Amino acid sequence: MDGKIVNLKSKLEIYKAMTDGANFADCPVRDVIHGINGKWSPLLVMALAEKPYRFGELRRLVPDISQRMLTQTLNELQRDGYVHREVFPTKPPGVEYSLTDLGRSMFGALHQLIQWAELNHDAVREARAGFDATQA
Amino acid sequence: MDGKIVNLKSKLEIYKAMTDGANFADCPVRDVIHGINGKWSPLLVMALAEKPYRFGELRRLVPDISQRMLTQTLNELQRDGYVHREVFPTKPPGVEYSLTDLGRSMFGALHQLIQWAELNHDAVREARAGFDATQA
DNA sequence: AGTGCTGGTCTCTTTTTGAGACTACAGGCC
DNA sequence: GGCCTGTAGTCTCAAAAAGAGACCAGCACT
Repeated sequence: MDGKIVNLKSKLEIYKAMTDGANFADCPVRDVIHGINGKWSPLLVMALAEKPYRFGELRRLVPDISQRMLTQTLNELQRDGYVHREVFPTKPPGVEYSLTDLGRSMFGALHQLIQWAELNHDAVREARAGFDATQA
Repeated sequence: MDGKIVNLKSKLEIYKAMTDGANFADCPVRDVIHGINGKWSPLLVMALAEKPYRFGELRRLVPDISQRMLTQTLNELQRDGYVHREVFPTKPPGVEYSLTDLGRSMFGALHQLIQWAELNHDAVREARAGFDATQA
């Protein structure tokens, strides 16, 4: 992560690599998007945007996530300030996860991409099929 | 990828896991977003949204990507129909990569997220700092 | 006393990624 | 001719990340 790192900034302006003085954290795209675009993050944010869920509920909602990755992804989302974690000292202690204001704000932007994905799912699948055909 | 797979569909409706009959490809979020949210994909799409670039230009633009991952990511973007690859039979053959209409359309949605990232970079960094402080 | 639920952690294996050498061809330079 | 550059990649091997599943403690129900 040291040495030559490129910065990509707003309005499509692309800055050339700097030989020094620049670092990863100065590039919002890489720094912020990386926290959002994990394999499971969008799915969990989407779920929590609907309503708060507990650990086990999320696990059942997304059956092919491992407990390990669920714990880890939720922890990352909490660290970045998107998710709030609250422990209820009930008999079997329950842990509820919910979106923070920052999380809801982020979801607003993410939602654009989700909607695009729904609308263009078929187009992407066609492109894939065509590509695979020419390669075979 | 077989067995119990959850479907997450539009408008925040969340479908429970189906024990059978459902597969990965039926969930636009997972199918489409996965192709976009790789580590390097957003960066490359962003670059190509500005103007077409050749292989070596992209490599210099994003110095910390390996040739291997650049080749692979461009190939995936091409497969999903976002990027067009054109070979010019010049003396040293050049290969130019550009966004397709589908790619530009997708970038429109992705751009929302990029803008959000820029606007809220500081908030996320603060959240992280606060979280790390409580953990230490 | 056994079973299930709560929210995790720990370890082991498989997959993905990264770093860097290697290919092949063409042109310029000395 | 011999050497270096640049073109766009591929190949191999090591490191990092993800997945699978065992295990834990505490409490409730039967």
